[in-house]
Amino acid sequence: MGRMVEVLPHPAREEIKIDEVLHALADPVRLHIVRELARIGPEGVACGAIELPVTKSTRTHHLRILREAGVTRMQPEGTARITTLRREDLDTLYPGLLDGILAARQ
Amino acid sequence: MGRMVEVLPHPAREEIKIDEVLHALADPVRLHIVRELARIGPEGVACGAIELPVTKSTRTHHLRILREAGVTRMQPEGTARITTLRREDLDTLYPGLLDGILAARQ
DNA sequence: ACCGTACTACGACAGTCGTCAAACTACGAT
DNA sequence: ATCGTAGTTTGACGACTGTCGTAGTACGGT
Repeated sequence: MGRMVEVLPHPAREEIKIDEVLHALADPVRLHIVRELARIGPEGVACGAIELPVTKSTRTHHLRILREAGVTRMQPEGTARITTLRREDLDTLYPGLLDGILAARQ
Repeated sequence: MGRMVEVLPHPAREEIKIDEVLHALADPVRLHIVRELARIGPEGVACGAIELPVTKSTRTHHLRILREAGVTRMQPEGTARITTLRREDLDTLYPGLLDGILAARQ
C-alpha cells in the first residue's frame, strides 16, 4: 500500500467558489482562525495550537469548512494536521479580498 | 410634521463590523444584489428593479440585512427606495475586499 | 377621495448551522 | 502491547436563516 499523502480532500484552485469562501469567512471563530493563520505565515500550525473558545469537535467542524471552501490547506504530520492559509490561491482568485479582511480593526 | 429624510437606520462607517459585512455577503441572493449595484454605479437603483428569484418580502429582508450591515445605503424617493453600494466606506475600511469579490468569475 | 404602485411588517415553516459530549481512529513513544 | 496525544465522526439539540403569503403603510396620480 502506498503512503497516504493527500488524505484530506481540498478543492483545486479552479473549484473554489466565492459563495463558499464568503460563507466560510462569515463566522467569528473561523475568521479568528484565518487571522491567526495569516499572522503565523506559510509554515502553518497544528489545528489544536490555535486557542479557541470551543471544544475539539467544533474546532474540527470549523477547520473542515475552511478546508472544503478552499481557504486553508491541511496536511497530516504525525498525529497532527498542519493547517495553512491558501494565500496564493485566494489572492489570485480574489485579489485584495484577504488583505481587505485582515485590514479590519480588531 | 417635518419631512422624513432619514427614515431607514444605517450604521456609521465606524460602526460597520467585518463579521456582519461578511455575513451579509455570504448569501447568493445578496451577493447578486451587490454585484448588480456595483455594475449600476453610484446613481443606484430602486429595490424592485433588480431581478431576483424571490418574492417581494424576501427581497426586502435581504436588502435590510445589506443595509444594516453597512454594505448598502437606501434613501426614500417617492414611493421607491433607492439603493446604492457604500463603496467608499467599504473600500476605506477593507481596501480590496469589494474588488476582490467582484473579481470572482460568474 | 380613491386607486395603484412600491415597499415593509408579521407570523409560520422548513432547512441549515454552531455547539457539545461520547465514541472512535491514527500515530508515536515507552 | 499499551498508553497518550491529536484529531474525526456521529447524533442530538437549540438557535438562526431564507422563504413565503397575507396584511399593512406610504406616497403619487387621477
